[in-house]
Amino acid sequence: MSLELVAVAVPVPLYKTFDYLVPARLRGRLQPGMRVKVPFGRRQLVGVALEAPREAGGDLAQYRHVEELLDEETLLPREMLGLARWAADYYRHPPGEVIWALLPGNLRRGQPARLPDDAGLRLTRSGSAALAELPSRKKALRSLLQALGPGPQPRSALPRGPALATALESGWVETVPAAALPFTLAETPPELTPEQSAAWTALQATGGFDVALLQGVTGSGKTELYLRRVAEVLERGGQALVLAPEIGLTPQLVARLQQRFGEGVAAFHSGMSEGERTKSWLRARSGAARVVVGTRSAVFLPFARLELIVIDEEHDPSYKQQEGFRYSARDVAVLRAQRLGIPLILGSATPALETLHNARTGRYRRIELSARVGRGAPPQVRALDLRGQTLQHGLSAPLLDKVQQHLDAGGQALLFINRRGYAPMLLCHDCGWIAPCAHCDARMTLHRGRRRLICHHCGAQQPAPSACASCGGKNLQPVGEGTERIEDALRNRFPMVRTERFDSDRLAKKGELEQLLAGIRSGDIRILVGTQILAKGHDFPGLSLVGIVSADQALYGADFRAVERMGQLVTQVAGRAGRSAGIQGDAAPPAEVLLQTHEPEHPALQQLMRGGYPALAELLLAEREAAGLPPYSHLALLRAESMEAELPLRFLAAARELLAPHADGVMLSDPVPALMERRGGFTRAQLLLQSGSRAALQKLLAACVTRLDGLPEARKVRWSVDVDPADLF
DNA sequence: ACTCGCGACGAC
DNA sequence: TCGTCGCGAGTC
Repeated sequence: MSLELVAVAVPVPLYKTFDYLVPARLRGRLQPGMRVKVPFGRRQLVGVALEAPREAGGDLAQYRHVEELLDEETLLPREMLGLARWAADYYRHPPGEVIWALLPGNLRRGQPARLPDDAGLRLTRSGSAALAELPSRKKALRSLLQALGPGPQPRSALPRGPALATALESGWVETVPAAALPFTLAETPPELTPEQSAAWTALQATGGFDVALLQGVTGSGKTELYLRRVAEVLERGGQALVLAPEIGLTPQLVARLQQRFGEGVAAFHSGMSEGERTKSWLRARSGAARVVVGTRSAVFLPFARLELIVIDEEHDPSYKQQEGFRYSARDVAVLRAQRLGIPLILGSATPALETLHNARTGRYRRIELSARVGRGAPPQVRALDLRGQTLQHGLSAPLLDKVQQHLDAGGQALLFINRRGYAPMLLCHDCGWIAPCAHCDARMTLHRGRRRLICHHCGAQQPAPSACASCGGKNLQPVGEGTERIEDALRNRFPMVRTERFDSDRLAKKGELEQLLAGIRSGDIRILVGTQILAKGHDFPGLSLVGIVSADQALYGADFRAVERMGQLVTQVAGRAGRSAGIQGDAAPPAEVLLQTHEPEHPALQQLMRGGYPALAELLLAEREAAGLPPYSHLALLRAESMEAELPLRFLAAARELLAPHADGVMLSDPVPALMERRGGFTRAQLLLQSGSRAALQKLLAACVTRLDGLPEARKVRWSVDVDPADLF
């Protein structure tokens, strides 16, 4: 009898799979997508069979045997194996680690993939017979059986009690899996506005693979369209995936979906315990979860019948993983939808330039929603020229006056500054020393509330000094501003009203955000100071003034996406403001958005103020085209870091030599130090690969990346490839 | 990643 | 001379 070999992905950072002999006892049972226990060197590892076993010939001495089969049925369906293979290829990441990224922790460790699914109950034949003969005094039992007469029901819809136990014992009632339960809407959907109706018609006009960019300002009612699209899918027994950029935004979406669809809505994100995540994973796979709301990693859930993907706030940078396996959940989703032949909805008020470009070239359909449901148009952004102005803790007199005006008129004010802490620098006024981070090329940020200096790049901390470390002088001055400082300044200036800060420091505790949001809605909180946390998800109907403390940093930022991000953030924050005059009745001040800047003539700001984000995007796309940057070219970044200063550049120089002969149609930059060369004790450098053709870039990476491991210079550096990098730091 | 083996140096 | 520390190689 001939022998069989099977290719197994094992969780090691190696760019290949390993072949194992299939022992006779497992013949015919081992399928692709099942987990196996295999010997690996001196260790035992859990791996995943990637292909069906194949006949083996020739010398088999090098192979060892699969030790144990851990699954009785396929854990990762064919579709997932294909997706993993594509991702490993495209992102140049070891296949075993990619497969690992698809599995929750419990399953990686080889635990059984079983989930009791008895969510539903059904009347059996003997149950129907029993019902007819049941004496009428057995009330509870009768009503239970009667309730099940029309068809299977979820347990939760039925009365609990001894009657159920009796019915199950007697075989009158049996359990059915959740996926077998019929779908019903738990609430009546609201009427659509005329504009929503038009968008709805456009959204539906499709079958099979289709990417729709649903571009609508905050409050334009995108979510309702998502819900209706999901409903369609659920009605025909399919499953839907809804991605949100952050953990913080999932509970709202889950609640909204549960309200509409009742049971069968699951969440999946890293804020959940491992057990909960495994449960959602298995429910997606069994079909028990009809809709899953999740963050980035949910794009790899093994749905049984996925028929729709929705990506909310598709422009958000958190969809790109910045560590290890650096995938973009948005791009993976597009590919997955394509392979499955299903529709994908990308929703955003401020789409990424890549997405806008795809819409322009016709790859995506663009569907616009411009009006805000029940609210006025979003206010226009106006510049507040800072030149010549005296600043108090970064705030100009005209801006403070505006805050006063809006408070007087009964409005609320939001001050946006995307920097935590009190001040980004602590300067000695006597000798010029600035408190540095010992591990990074960066300054420590002063957190006055905690009386500490904290490095925002590596997390290093120390107590805030009372004297200069260099000259011993006591004249230490905070320079620049963060949320804490703005909060302080506003509290001092407006002591009679409640001012609250919204950033990750202030909101570390669970439930705190909800409390503060309630305070905003009740009107108790009048001034909000915060970071981008305020830009996402929440609506503040009483908010009439938005002040952007500064956007200038982005204008001179070294990263080519800085201005795009600034435009998105400013637009998103601005969208929080402006109720319609009608809604809350009283004399609410008309909404205003003011942006403090030292360069009001900057073309990017001009565009943003004149035509909003769409106009800015036009300008930026033209700039990108002229500069040959994405989306008009494709990038990959080879990064290297090491504790020893010279090694990263030395490695990249060797890497460049190796790449250069194969670089057909790909431009290789010189190896250069990273923008922040030292970070967390590591010295970092990078090499940029750029090409007009994605295929050419892929071909080069495919030819070379695995061979980089073999370079002697690779020994002592940590290196990685970042395909489609989100930023160049 | 992990684990092993090999050669370098050090108190006994 | 027996230890462990640092590296290079190999993992079906």
